Amino acid sequence: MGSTLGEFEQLVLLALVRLGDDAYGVTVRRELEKRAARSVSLATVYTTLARLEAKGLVDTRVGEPTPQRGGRRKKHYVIVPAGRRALRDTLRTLRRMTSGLDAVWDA
Amino acid sequence: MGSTLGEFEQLVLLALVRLGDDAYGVTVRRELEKRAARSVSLATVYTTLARLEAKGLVDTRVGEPTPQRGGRRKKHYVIVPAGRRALRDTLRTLRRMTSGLDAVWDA
DNA sequence: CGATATCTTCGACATTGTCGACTATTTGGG
DNA sequence: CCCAAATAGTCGACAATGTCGAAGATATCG
Repeated sequence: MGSTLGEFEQLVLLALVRLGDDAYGVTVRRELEKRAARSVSLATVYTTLARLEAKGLVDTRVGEPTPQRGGRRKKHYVIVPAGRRALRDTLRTLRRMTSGLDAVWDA
Repeated sequence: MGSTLGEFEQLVLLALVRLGDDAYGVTVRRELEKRAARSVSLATVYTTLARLEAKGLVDTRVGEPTPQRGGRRKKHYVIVPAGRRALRDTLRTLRRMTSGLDAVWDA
């Protein structure tokens, strides 16, 4: 089974973990721009989110309309166990490969 | 200037750092199988190595024939400053995204 | 030389990464 | 009511990465 996560998929999954409940397209993108200093279009975020869902790593639920000034309903995303596992494995591999190489991220 | 490294590119670059001088196709693959518990074909490793070179992230030098039982010459790879920088940035982003999320890799 | 052991390169195809443009919902005003 | 404005998501495409199996290059030893 192919359980490796792409570079961007990892970041999106991590954003979901950080955001908890309030995770949907716009917030995920914002989190990525702030914390990861990476600017991406919303379309890019949605595409990856859709693929993660197709792979069964995240779940979605369409929210109720909010009292704000109009706008379509939000589609919330949450990481599921399988997703958390995939993320854990990926990060674990990275840690194993970097352990003892402080020279890499110095300066 | 797209400076993001793919998931596998990161692992290969890290393998190069770990291997130092003795880094070439076969050893890189071995390092990946051992430390990263990831099995890949040699062709896969070479393809990525070639692309990293094309992007100017690694340098190569063809070695002299070794006294072993025959075989073609090895092509050694070494990460260059630009590569180290790209790797550092990528890992830094990951760290920023994971900081404070110990729950992710527990259990 | 020729068989055999080592390595690297080719040609292809599947996954991911990235968008710009377009569609769907909602709500406040006129 | 109906529509402009505000939000949020979906489509269709194309570039970059991930992955091989098969083929091509060199060496060394009898």
